[in-house]
Order: sequence, then C-alpha cells, then structure tokens
Amino acid sequence: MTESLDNDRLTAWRAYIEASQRLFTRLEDDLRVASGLSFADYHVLVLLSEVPGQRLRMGELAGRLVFSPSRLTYQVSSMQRRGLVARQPCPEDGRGSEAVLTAAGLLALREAAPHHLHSVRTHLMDDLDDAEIACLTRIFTRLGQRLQGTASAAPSDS
Amino acid sequence: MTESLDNDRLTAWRAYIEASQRLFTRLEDDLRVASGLSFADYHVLVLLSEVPGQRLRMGELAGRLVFSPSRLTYQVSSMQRRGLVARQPCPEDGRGSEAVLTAAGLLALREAAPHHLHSVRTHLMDDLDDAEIACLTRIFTRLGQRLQGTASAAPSDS
DNA sequence: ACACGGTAATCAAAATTTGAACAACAGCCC
DNA sequence: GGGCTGTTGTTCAAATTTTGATTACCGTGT
Repeated sequence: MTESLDNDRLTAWRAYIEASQRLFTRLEDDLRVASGLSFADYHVLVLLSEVPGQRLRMGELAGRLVFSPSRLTYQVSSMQRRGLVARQPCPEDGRGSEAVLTAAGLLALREAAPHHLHSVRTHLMDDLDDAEIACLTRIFTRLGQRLQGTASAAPSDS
Repeated sequence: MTESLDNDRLTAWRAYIEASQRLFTRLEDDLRVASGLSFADYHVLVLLSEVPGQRLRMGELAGRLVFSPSRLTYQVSSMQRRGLVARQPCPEDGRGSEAVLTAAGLLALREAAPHHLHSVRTHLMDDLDDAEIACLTRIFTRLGQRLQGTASAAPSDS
C-alpha cells in the first residue's frame, strides 16, 4: 500500500514546512525587538481591535488563536498584568468572562503594527507576484475552512 | 509612508498564518496518537535517516530544525532516553558531538512514516491540484533560501 | 609549550505550555 | 423548586522551552 507522497508533493511539503518555520521565527524576533510584544500578544490585540466593543469571550478567542483553554488563560493574564487587556465577567453568561482591549492595548497595537507589517512585507509579501498571492490565498483559505470543522486524530488504519 | 499591506496581501497573509497554525496542530496531534512521536522527534529522525552515516553534528541539526542550541540539547537528550538516537563525541572536533540514528530510531521512523504521510496527504496535499503544488513549491523554496542567509531583526526604521 | 579570543554544547534557573482535576454556572427534565 | 448533565474558565503540577551563564575545546600568536 503506497501511502507515500509522490516526489513533487514531498518536495512541496518540505519546502513549505521549513520555510514557514523560519518565517515565523524571524517575524517573532522582529516583532519582539521592535515592540516588546510576542506574536501571540499581537494576534490577541488584532483580534480584539477588530470586533465591535473590542471584547471577546475567552472561548471564542481561544478558537481563533488555535490556543488551548489554559494557554489562553495564561496569555490573557500576562497581558492583563501589562495593562494591554482587561478581564470582565460576561453579562449574558455567568460562567464566562471576556477579554477587553484597553486604551493602552490599542496604543501598543497602533505602535507595533507598522513595524510588523513592514516585516511581513519584507520577509514574504514583497517577493510574491499577484498570481502567487492569489494562489496562496486560495490554497490556505480552503485549507483553513476544511480544518475548522473536522475533529483531530484520524489514524490512517491499524 | 504607507507601510501597510494592500488588501489582497493582507488577506493572503491571514489565511496563510491561520491555516498553517491549524495544520501544524492537527498534524502533530495525529502523529502523536499514531506513533507517540512529537513533530520534532519525527523531524530529527527524518534528517538523520537521510544523511550518510545517519549522523549529524548538533549545530547542523539545530540549524535545519530551526531550533535554539539548548532546545536541541534537550530534544536529543529526550530521544536518547527513549533509545531513538545515540550521542557520540565528534572525531574531528573535540568540542562537538553528533547525534546518531539507532536501529530503534530507524524502526520507529519506518513505523511512523506511513501514518504521518497519510496525514499530510489527507489534510493538505490531496486537496491541491498540480498547479497549486508547483506554486507552493516555488514560493516556499524561494522564501526558505532567502531566509537562510539574512540575519534576524530588521526594524523598519525608527 | 602557554596564554588568548572564539566556537560548540551543556547546564541551571526562569518562563511558558500542557493536561488533568476543579469550581461555578446554564439548561433541562421531573 | 431540586437534581442532573454539559459548558466555560481557571488552577495546579508536570513537562517543555528559553535565557544566560559555564565548561571544554579549537586555532592562533608568542
């Protein structure tokens, strides 16, 4: 039973995974140097800034960040300590709580965004032509949607 | 000076990063369930298995894995405990040491590979047509090469 | 041979992440 | 209302990762 990928696909896979690893590392370094934020910090700020009321339920936030619940708790606590977000009990559901963007958080985001976007352009986007952008978008949009639904762990057979 | 990405590029960037995050998480889960190996374990085994003598210097290995030196030390120690690799002093350079693939390690790789490749196919590759494969390869091969050389942290201006 | 500046890897302590167990609450059936 | 059962978040301990020294060794110059 040939479970292996053909050569072209294997090549694609390896290139993708290694370059992505390098890219993420590089972007995170740049971001930390420029603004003292981690990638996760930045991502939280972006998500909160884009939603009406600048607030999000913990679970919702965890889902979008692809974070485990306890990791999110830690992340938000850390940002709370630094004044970037506040934590408030959820009005509609007494169990829940929501993270709210603070003025300081918004400021930090405004401050960091130009550097970060510049970094993304420099390391990735400026090197891609329009066709490649389109291709990238198509592939990963589809992939993202497909991975949303399915549950984890589908061992091939055995 | 508009440092922001145009809309198409921003969309591409977001799709890419979120889907990649999800994909890596999923693949790692699958791999762990199927064979008890972490992604890093697997990657180490692959790299070692492909090189003549099945051995690699610590630094070389760290470079390819995009790991910090001390993380690699920990990783290799862990695999050594489980018998997947051995650690040997480097003949040519008394400072160095090299990780060597053991029989058990090779076996573990042979055992895990079909599951993992199946997983990669299922979650990513089977959904891509030939043009997309080609595009993916082109983009990330180029990116990987470009990121090899450059040093980190290039703050935009300030 | 001996000291010097530089590199490879490890070690110890601090920070982060995971996974299991837990507390507080919602929604529902009786 | 009172008792289940499933959610939502948090907490705690253990495992992992990072950071900053520290050790051992190379190559060079004296």
